[in-house]
Order: sequence, then C-alpha cells, then structure tokens
Amino acid sequence: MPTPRLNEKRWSIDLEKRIQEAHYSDPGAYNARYAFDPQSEREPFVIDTPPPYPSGTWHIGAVAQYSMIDVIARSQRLLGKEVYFPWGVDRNGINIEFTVEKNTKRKMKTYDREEFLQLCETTIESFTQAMRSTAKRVGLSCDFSREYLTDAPDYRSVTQSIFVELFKKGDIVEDLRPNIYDPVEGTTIADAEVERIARKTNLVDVRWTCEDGTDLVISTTRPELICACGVVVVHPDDERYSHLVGTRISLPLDTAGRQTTVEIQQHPSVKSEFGTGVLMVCSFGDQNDVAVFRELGLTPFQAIDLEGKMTEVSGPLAGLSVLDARAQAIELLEQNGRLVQSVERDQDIPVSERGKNPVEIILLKEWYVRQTHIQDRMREHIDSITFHPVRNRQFLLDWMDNISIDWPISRRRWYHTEIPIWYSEDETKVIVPPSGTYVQPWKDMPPSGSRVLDRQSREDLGDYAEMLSELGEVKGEEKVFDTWMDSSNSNLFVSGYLNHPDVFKKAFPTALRPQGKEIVRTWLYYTLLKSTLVLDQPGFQHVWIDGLGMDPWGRKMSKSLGNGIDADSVLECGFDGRSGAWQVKGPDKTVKLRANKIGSECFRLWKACEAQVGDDFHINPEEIEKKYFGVLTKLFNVARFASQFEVPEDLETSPSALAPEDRWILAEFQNTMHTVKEAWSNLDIYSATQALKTFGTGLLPSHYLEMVKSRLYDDDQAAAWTLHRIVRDFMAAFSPVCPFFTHHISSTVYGLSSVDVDAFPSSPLTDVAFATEEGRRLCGLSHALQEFNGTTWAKKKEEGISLNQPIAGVAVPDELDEFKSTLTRMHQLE
RNA sequence: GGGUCUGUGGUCUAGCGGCUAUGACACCUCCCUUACACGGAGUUGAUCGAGGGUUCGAGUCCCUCCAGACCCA
Repeated sequence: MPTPRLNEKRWSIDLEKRIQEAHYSDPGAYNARYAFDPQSEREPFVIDTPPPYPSGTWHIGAVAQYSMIDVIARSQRLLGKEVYFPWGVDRNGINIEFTVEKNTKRKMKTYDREEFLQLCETTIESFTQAMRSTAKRVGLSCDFSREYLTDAPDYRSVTQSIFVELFKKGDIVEDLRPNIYDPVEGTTIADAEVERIARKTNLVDVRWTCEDGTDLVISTTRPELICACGVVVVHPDDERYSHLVGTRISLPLDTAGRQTTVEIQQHPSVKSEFGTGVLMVCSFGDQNDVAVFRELGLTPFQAIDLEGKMTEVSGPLAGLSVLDARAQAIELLEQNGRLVQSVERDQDIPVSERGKNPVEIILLKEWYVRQTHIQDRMREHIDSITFHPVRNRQFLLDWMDNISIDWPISRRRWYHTEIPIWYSEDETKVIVPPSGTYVQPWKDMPPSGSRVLDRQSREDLGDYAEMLSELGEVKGEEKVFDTWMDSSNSNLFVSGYLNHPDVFKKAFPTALRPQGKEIVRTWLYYTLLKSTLVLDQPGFQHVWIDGLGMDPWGRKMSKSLGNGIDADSVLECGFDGRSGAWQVKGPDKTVKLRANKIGSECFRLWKACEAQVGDDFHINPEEIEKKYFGVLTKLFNVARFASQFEVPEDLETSPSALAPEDRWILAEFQNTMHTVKEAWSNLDIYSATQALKTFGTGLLPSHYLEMVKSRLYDDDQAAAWTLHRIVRDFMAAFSPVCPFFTHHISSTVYGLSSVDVDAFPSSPLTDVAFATEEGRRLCGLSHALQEFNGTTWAKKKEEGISLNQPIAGVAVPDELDEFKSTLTRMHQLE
C-alpha cells in the first residue's frame, strides 16, 4: 500500500490531547479562530451561555450539555455566522460563602466584611481555574479573551445600573412584607430557593375554648405560633361549625401585648377532612397563612425575630429558639390540660436550598422587583421565541401561572453584588450612583455624578455633590442582591447592553439561550422578566432547553447516592495508556464500570448521537466507548485510506470523466449534506450527527469504496477527486461534533483545517444536487445497490468463496445496468 | 398531594393515524478480503410500561393506572 498521509494507524487519546494542547497553547491563533469580532459584516449569533458556578468539580452532565452548546457555536460558524460564544463564570453567592465558612470553621458574620470577601475571592479563583481547564479539555471554543466573571466590577456595575434604571421607573419597590427567611444563615431567600425535605414532626391536637364555653380541638405542627394566631378558620361548607362563625375563641397559651381571643371565620382553603377541620392561622406558619392574612386584611404579629428566636408576643416562650419554643409550648399545653394528643408523623418541611435550614416566614423590609403586573406582556414576548424542544416551553408557562407575589431581591449576605443605594439622614431621600460605576455602599460614600432621588416618588432632586448639605449623615445600604439579579442580566451583558451599543443594536434579542431544564423557573424566567421590564422585548430568538445527565439507571447523580461520575476521569480516559474505572452505586449493588479510551471527541460524539435535546440522558462510560469509539476508528480509517491517494490540485472543479458510481455517491452525499445543513440551521444536533454517521460509516465505506478500490489503485483521477472531495467536505460538516478529530485529518490531508471553514460546503455537482431529478434517480438506486452487494457477499459466503475470489452465476439486475462493469470487477463476477 | 414531561428488543434510539415497527451497541454464527479484526457479513431477539376506549385501522389520539425525571404545595 502506498504511504498514507495520515500516518497514525488509528485515532487515540494521546493524539487527541496533543492536538488539543497545540490548539489552545497559542492565544493569538486561538483568538483569530474563535474570538468574537464585533466589527464583522457577518450576521451576529450571540449565545447566552450559562455561566457555571465553580464549586470544585464540574458535574459531568453539565459538561456534556456544555459540549453541545459548543457544537451549536461551531455549527453556526460553519454556516457563516459571526458567533459570540462567551466564557463567563458565575461567582457570586452563598455557596462560596459556605465553602469558606466550612474551610475555616468560622461563621461569616464573625469576620471583618472586607477580610471575608478576600477569602471568598481567592477560594473561588482556585475553583475557577480547574473549570477553565476542563472547558478546554472538552474542546469548548469559547471566547476566553473576553472572559467575564459575575463578581468583577464590570459585571456588577451592569447589575447595579439596571437596578437603578428599574428603580427610577418604579419597577423596584421596598416594602414590609412576609418573606421567606433562613434564620441560621440570617438572610431572606426567594421562593425559587426553597426546597422540601421529609422530616418527622409532631402533630399536636390542642383544646381551645370558645366564648360560649364549648371546646374545639385544633391540630397543628406549630404550637409555638399560637401567640401569632390572627384568626381561626373553618370551611364555609362545614356545617359542624357554622354556628360558631363570628364568635370569638381564646388562645390556649399565654401571650403578651395582644388580645387573648381571635375570631372564628370561614375560608375555602381549609381541608375539612384534615384533623378536626379547624385551622389556626398564624403569622406566619406557611404560605397559606400569608394568603389568608392578606385576604382577610389582618394585622400580622412578628413572633420570630431575625435570629430565629421567639419575640415578646410569645409571653413565656420569649427568647427561645423556634424548636425549643415548640417543645416548651407542648409542655405548657400539657400542664394546662389543653393537650389532647401528640402524634409523630412524616411531613415535608420547607428548607433553604443552600443551607438546608428550616425556613420561617417573617415580616421584613426588603427590596422587590415588581413582576405580577407584567406577566401578560411577558407571555406575548415568549410567544415569539422558538423553543427547542417545543414542549419545554411548558415548564416556563407553568411556573408563570404560579407567580403571585413580587420577587424579593435583597439578601443579608456579603459575597454578592451590593445594592447601590444610600439613604439621607432623615430617610426620605436616596442617593444612587451614575450608570456604569460599581459601588460598595457598605464601605464607600456615593461617587461623583450620583443623583439624589425622593425615596417615595423617585423624583430626581439633583446632583449629590450639590445637595450634600441637605442630606445630613448619609448611610449606605448594607444588603446585597439575590444572585439571580446578576445572572438574569447575562444576555444583556453578552449582547453589549451598556458596554457596546453598536453591537447591541444588531445582536439583541440574543440569538440563543441554551440551558438545563432545572433552571427554567429561575434563570430563564428572571432573564425574560428583565428583558421585558428593561426593554419591553423578548430576550431571545431561540431557547434551547436540554435534559439532565443521570446515572446509568436514570437517577439523579448526587454525593449522597454515591453514583457520581467525574467529568475529567471520562475525558482523560485512555490518555498515556491509562484506562478508566468507576465504582458506581446502583439500586441494588455497587457496579464497576471500565473503559479503555474515551476522550473529548468520543464523549461529544456520544452526547450528540445519544440524546435528543430535552431528554434526560444516562451516563455510562462503558457504553460511550463501546458504541462510539468504533465510529471514530471507522471514519479515521476512511480518511486514512483516502490519504494514500494523491489529492487533486483543484477540488473545486469536477473532472468531466466521472464514472456512474462517482455520480451516484456524490448524489447521496449531497442528499446527506442537505439534511445536515438543515439540521445545523435548526439547532438539531441529533439529526445532523446521525445523518453524517450513517453516511460516513455506511454507504461510503461499505459500498462506494469497495466499488472504486480498483480504480483508485489504477490512479483513476475521477475516483480520487470524488473521494477526496467527499472526505474533505464531510470533515467540515462533522467538525462541530468532533473538532480535533476533523481538524487533524483535514489539516494533514488537505492543508486546511475543518474548524476554519466558515461557509457550509456547497454541492460539487449541480446536476445531481439535492432535489434534482437526476439526483433523485441516482439515490433511488441505492437500495438496489446495497441489496445486490449484500446478496453477492452472502452468496460467496454460502459457497465458501473468499470475497476476493471470482464467483459464477451472479447477474447484475437491469436497473443497475449503468454500474455493470464496476460491479463485475468488484465482485469478480464470471 | 398537585402540575408538566418521559416510558419502544438486554442497552440506547427512529417513529408525529395506514404496507409483516427504524437503526446502533451487545449477544450468537461465519469471515484476516492489498484502509480498518478497535474490521466485515449474517442470524437471533420488542404482545411499543399496564388496562380500557375512539377509529375501517393506534407506539402514534383519549381516559385510568404504574414507573422515572423535573417543578410546585
């Protein structure tokens, strides 16, 4: 065999890594290839990538998802768009605060604020570094030169500027409202940050006494909140109690500074079949209590303070923690003979997502983004966005149906973006910074250019410096933003809002928001809310919502289940002769998984082929290797085979003497390429990859190559041209999925890397192109051709004839007449 | 407890009211054929989660149930 230009015998992880390192080592070349050019004449395609949160390890499911975003970015470049694929890192938030607290075994609030921020920043920077290298290892083509960090001044200033903008418009309000509060971490949290865990609680039946002397038994899991009871309610249809409605009932525990009776009223939220069908409503036991208080216009009691301790109103319980107070309340009830029974039962209790602490609902003065008034307008915008897959739009609409209160955005934490506001001494005026500056009001005074506004009316009263004397002692806000306040600006930020107005003009609405389905109610929702409030526009053209990575049995990967798989171990599997082994806890027993070689190319190919967008996918390294490494080997060998034949100098002009089989395979190839181009345009990774895989491992090697082998060995120019043209264009079309694999082949054989192709390969032969009559006719012969080759091979096998030996008694069918001489030579028909 | 989504050979997957239900991997059988045995050819193997219904006809539409996932209370 002549020497192939591809001298490696097969694709390997060592080779992959060498190519990859070369790819990323030269920033100049890298940026020329992948960096966003705002001046470009091409159509911009801005991707609002999910900035990952560095926590030490990057979840393999997220890495798989991210690699598919890269496939989209690369395919859009291939289609000729000017792609901005940003690399952003989300670094604000309570997680890193927890990490630092854990590492130093010291609570945040025992630190000096400045010192604590410093610790958070160094810690998160080390995590960020690991994430950057995984990003490169999996082949992301992000614009690393424009890396943005959500905790950096430039990003935070955008968050603050947008806050000021919305504040001036009246879309941000402050109010004393019931808030979900984590007493252990000392901060308000949003609805979206609450999760529920099962826990044993005591359901206690307490005997209350009505004004007419009858006793009523009320079941509750929160007896310590009797002091905050505002009303006792029964269901309107419940005839058992209708005669008591409107009368008063005495609280069964002592309180301080409040009436000792409450009225009995009706409310439809009561479940008559639960307990005795009588419900005490306290400020605030749960969300329902909040709703009842609001509907009945009752004045709430503040029973729990910011430390999670009982307040004065609870009388004998004052100063106790909620849990101690509950125990004490039960004891007191028993002493007074008011405890009927106490039963332990399972209950889901609300806890904070981050700290897993039981949350309380407390009245607090906080900042809110108004959202209930704008839902209809948001829906109109959402109607104009294309969702991939379409069905996942429903996740968003369902969440929106449940929006009933405004979004609380202030937090009593530290490592977050500061709320950019100062208060005058008399608290009637506020000072806000000019757009584009990052401020830290807890330690700095307002910068020059700050404006003074009326706190209520938002009227602009003048320049801060000029009004200094009227303001008295100015106090900076100490609270910070919910991190979603930062994240929900990501599309504005990457599209150039505030920073690059010229880019923003042509790049907004942002072309694409890719993300996981688990953060639809937060990231997607809040971003769309911002786009509506700030610009009254849909935030995106396309939203691509992927499923989640699961363990091999379809369960969520988690530390507690012990079924996690580390991303780097899969990407490095096979490097330097090291195989991979994973111990994964299954439903019954621990299973050992092994693989010899995977790497980024195989991993990406697997994700592209395996899961349709939106479906959850099972991650099993063994299967990734078994099912997809062979595909790479096959494609590599096709290219290697081709590379032993000289590449025609002019691949653009087709030779006149093409044989029928050349025209046939070109027709088939153009058919495939048409499908692929459509699929890439529709962000349909699965269909594009499947089409390429089917052609590249099927028709091309099994049938076409076998048919033209002898011509190739005879130096037939037409055959060489056909094969090389197909292999070259194939690599370009396939480069979004396996960029390093195709880069290596195309630059070695054709001197031009497939990752640099910025126009989708066009048809080399117009008369057999997609949907032409001749093209259709030739593709129509494929079935008969495969059938004939198959039966001939089978016949040889049956008769014990080796494939390279002649066979008698086989006739080429009439419909394949134009291939007769080729087929006769190929099978050695006699 | 509620909502949404998903459920197709051992595993993954196509299918969007119509001929005996795609394809891949694995299994089994055979084959070293001048790119590839990390290859090739072929054979097994699915009552399409279960049960009802609509229809001339149902993985495909409807209802109930079961299982998983996500979200919510």
